[in-house]
Amino acid sequence: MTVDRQRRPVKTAATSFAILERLKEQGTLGPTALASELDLAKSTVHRHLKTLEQEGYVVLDEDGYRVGLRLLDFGIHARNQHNLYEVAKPKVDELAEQTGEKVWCVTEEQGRGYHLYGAGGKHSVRTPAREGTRSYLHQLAAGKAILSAFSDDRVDEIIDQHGLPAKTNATITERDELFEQLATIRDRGFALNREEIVPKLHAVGVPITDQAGHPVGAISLSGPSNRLTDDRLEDELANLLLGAANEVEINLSFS
Amino acid sequence: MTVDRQRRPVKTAATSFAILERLKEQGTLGPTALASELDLAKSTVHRHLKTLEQEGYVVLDEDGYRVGLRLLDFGIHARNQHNLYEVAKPKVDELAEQTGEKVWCVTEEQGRGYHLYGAGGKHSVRTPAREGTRSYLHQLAAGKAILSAFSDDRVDEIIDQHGLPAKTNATITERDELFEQLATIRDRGFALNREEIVPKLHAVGVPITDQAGHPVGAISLSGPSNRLTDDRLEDELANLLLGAANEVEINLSFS
DNA sequence: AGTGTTGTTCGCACTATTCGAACGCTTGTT
DNA sequence: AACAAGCGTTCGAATAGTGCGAACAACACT
Repeated sequence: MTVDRQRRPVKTAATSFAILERLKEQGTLGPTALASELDLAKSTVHRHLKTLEQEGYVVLDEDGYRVGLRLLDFGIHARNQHNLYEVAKPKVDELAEQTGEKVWCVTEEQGRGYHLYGAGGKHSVRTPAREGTRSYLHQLAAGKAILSAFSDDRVDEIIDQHGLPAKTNATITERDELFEQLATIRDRGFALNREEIVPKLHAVGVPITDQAGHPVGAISLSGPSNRLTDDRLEDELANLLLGAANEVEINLSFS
Repeated sequence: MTVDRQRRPVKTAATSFAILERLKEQGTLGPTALASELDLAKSTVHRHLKTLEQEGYVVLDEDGYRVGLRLLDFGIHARNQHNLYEVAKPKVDELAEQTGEKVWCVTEEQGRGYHLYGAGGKHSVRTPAREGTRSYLHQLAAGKAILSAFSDDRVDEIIDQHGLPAKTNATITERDELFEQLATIRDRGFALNREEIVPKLHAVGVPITDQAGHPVGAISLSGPSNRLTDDRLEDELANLLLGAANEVEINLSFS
């Protein structure tokens, strides 16, 4: 479960991926810019880029190198491995249509949350999340819902490994505080998020578990705090999501 | 444009990607199985896997290692770089709904075709193509449509680099034959595919170009040969796609 | 024309990777 | 119950491969 720090990592592979990561963050870059950002000789970066280009992992256009579509193949494959994606997708679409807000399906890998699929209703807001986005579980409504379905030991492991970094001043940063919230979530069945990741953004999340009760993911609904008041979240919307999650769980058990 | 073979590739990075590629193809594997397939020492493979695991590019579960969701982030990013995706998506959905068949949006990188987005209508057939799939352009209706919008020199370059490998016995394998077809495609505005990639599968494809006339991709519609007769393809469906492509081109020019 | 970029190639020193052997561990067999 | 065979994992040693830096060519902008 826990990924322990290894003694002898393959540094060369790590730098190739560091280059890809930078290209993803910054868009299109040249060897010189990359070299100075990564503290490498530009000849080294150049050699890596050419190797990556050969296989289509990066592409060279007139402005420089960018991430290539070859990686889409890997990403889609990784997503299809989780059959939560296929099962939850129609429900997410339905919820987005029905409520008009942004709805996400999130899953967990190695103690981090990944946004599998999202659908935006009529007046859904723009958030930094996109498909594929990796987040800290304690910063998400869906993430806290997932954590609530884990054992306390597993939650401790995850905190030990990733910490509780803050995003806004409402983010949970204390272990005790998190466990308190998880207790309420287990009790009520849903998690709330009030500006803990983006100011003025509220959300509800409910866990999706397998027959053994282990979490396979969560679905969440988010929107502006003025529209998503505590009353609406705890009553109307939480129940809506709980019903949807239940359906997804049933469908998951036959796939 | 053309990716020329480099003298000194970064071998270590290449093996890391070879491992990922194998994991994608075979699903879940252990170090021993991977080592024998790639002709490497299992200790070497193990070290690569642990490095990849550390960053979330692969994940270890009870059956072995699999491709991790971290790569979804890269893939989605690569797709979003092509604004064809965002613009063509609603049109593809609409065509799928309207015709009931499978509709794809395809783009080109380094002389290969990538399936950006696909939507299946009511009675659409299952094909090997998924989102992210990389194909040879000459094997696809959409691919031939893209080639028809390139200059002859560029098409020659692409053939030199990737060849004309066959998939079925109807696949185009001769340079002259391809150029003949491209002439007709340029003339009529659409490309046909009759069992050239999958037996009993027919398709139509039309190119999408920018203001300068350079191809940015194509959309295609495919289905079983008995339903997609030559008459229907050349008349009804080709016109439908041409209209859609035209709309996409206009929307692209304002994005 | 000249100066400052950038992307690219190549030889050399040395770091980092590869291999193989050996370890503990589980699975299945006699 | 004991043993064998398979797996994943760790570690040292040899050498193969990487990273650096200097030098070159191709542009762009004075």
